[in-house]
Amino acid sequence: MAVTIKDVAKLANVAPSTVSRVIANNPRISEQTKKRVREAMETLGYHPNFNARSLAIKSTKAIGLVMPSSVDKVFQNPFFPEVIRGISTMAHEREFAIYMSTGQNEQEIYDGVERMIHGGRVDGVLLLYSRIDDKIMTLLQEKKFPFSVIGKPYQHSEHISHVDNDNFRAGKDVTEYLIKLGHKQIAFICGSLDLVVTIDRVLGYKKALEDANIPYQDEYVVQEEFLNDGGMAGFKKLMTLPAPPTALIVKDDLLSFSIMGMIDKMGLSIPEDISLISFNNLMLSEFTRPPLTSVDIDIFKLGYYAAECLLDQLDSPDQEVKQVIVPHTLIKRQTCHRI
Amino acid sequence: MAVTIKDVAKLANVAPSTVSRVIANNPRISEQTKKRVREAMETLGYHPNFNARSLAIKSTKAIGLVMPSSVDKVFQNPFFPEVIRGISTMAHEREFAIYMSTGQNEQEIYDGVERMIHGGRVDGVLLLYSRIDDKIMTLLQEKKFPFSVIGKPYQHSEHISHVDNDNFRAGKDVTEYLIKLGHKQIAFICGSLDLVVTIDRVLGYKKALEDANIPYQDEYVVQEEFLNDGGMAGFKKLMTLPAPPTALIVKDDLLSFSIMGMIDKMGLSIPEDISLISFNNLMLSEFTRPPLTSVDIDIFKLGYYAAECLLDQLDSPDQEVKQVIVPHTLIKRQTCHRI
DNA sequence: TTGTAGGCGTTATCAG
DNA sequence: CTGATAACGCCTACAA
Repeated sequence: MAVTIKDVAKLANVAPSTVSRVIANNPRISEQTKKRVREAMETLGYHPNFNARSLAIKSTKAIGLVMPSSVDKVFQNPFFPEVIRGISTMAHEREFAIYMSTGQNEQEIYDGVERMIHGGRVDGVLLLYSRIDDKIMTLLQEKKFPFSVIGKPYQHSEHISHVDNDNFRAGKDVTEYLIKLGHKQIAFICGSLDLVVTIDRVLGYKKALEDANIPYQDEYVVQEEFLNDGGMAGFKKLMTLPAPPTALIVKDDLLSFSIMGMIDKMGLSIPEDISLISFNNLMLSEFTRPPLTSVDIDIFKLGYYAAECLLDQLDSPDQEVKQVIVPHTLIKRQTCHRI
Repeated sequence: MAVTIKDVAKLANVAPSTVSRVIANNPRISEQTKKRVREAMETLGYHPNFNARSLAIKSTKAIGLVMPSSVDKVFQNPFFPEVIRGISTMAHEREFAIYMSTGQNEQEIYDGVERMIHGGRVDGVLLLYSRIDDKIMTLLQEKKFPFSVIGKPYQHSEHISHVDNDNFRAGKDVTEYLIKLGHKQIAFICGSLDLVVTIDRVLGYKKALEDANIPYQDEYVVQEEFLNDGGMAGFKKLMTLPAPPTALIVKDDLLSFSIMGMIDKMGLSIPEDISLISFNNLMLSEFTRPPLTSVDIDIFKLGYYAAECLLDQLDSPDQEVKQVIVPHTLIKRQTCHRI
């Protein structure tokens, strides 16, 4: 049996409540007894029982992470490890632990979150994505359970704590950059249109085209899934349009890596035949040949500040929700070429 | 206030203990009352409180993950996301949650683990690495706290539950492969010699050389850290030995990616001037140019089975500890060349 | 400044 | 088959 507060109390010749106060560093305890109690804790190797404490004070000092469904795909993308790194750095600073529940599909994840919050496993939740009509976000709002979002909530974003890049701006920036290089046929290989990040970036893309008087063409915007389904087929279709794109904006570097492979196989070369720019600036992106031009969205900070927003919210629940925009930077390497 | 077992009891007109039995699906409760209670739970939206339950039964249905120090480095390496994917798949199958505590250095991590196990946050622990004289492993053994290791424990490995590749064999395999291609000057850029995986692989490397009557040379075995410190300097030193290596065995693909960059910068080309083989077979390894020859160590399974070993141990504590060897496969691509 | 007692939400033991 | 009742380890009034 583990050593409890009572054992310590007995050894130190005080009441359990006194020990409890020493743990909480209650100022109304004399330094003398504090010292005595601490010694007792030391010799006994006492460690407080989190479950008992959580039960009593209704707080766990842990936050829960919610990832988009299917761990499979999630962890293949370096985005998540990096964002978790940011989160866990902040969590550690504030002495919080991290809790993950996983599931293969939406429903399983939803159930996991429900157990997490109702079961009192965590004090708050971090949503690592933002999509349209997300059931989990609705749940959290209904239950008034503290949470923070990485990405911009689709609705009521002003009232929800979140951390995001300015994705409209980022989409506009990359497009303008390509336009400045002389490109007019610019395709956008984007992520799921459920995701707010996709929506924002495409909006920025359209705005940049509009500002430059370049007509927007539907065939130029293709979703990632569309590519995967047909293997190379989807991509080939894009590249054999009557007016094939001379430049590609790609959802993220990871996808770019495989697209670079496809382009290679088609006998085209980057950047002479086609320009390529994408998002995330993964560590590996500077090692590809040619090195990848990419938008650094500072994934680490996204996680770091999101955790901070959540923890601040837990500290002072009535305060206004915080929102943070993490700046992005265009890292020009060698996959974009003047036309 | 959340809805408790008592509220359910009241609504269903039974005693709290009966509700508890329904939750546990105790066979000695009539189907009738079970149904009634379940309806009550439904209408009230009841969810059991994990902390209370954990306190009562002294089990949390959660396992803790221990990663090597410095989250920084850890998460940059796709090994960890992938191993966590395996772990979380199994954890989910058995309805366990995952708990992570983090720290910037050894001591912080040690403290985190101590809180984790004494505080009753987790039922068992998974060590995601194995090194010589690891304090945390010692702690776990002393406290007789259930744990399982990914990698081979340095000592008493027969008595410790663990999952690993046959790393001696893997090191031998790659070396023999290069020897068969005619190489005699084979360098090994390995990880820290504290890590058991490194030790095993180097042993395999030496054995292969010995079997082929190729004298072992100390200068050919260089640790990764040695490279990083001097940037390219360390690598250049290796490549400008009186008898520079014609083939490189590299710790993992990630490191290979940057080494490929260095080789490129030095004006050498792969595999004509130098052959390269490494471990882990990351998803991206087939997209490099040339595609990387690599040993697939099946990281996912490493995690999956390690979690299984741990959970089995929790289910039946007195059983013999399990050990699993995950087979590896040499994936021949285009970075190795006959000399 | 410190001790006493009751409660946090469950489960388990023992009656009935 | 079901109902009291006492733990589990800690916290917090309230009392002293």
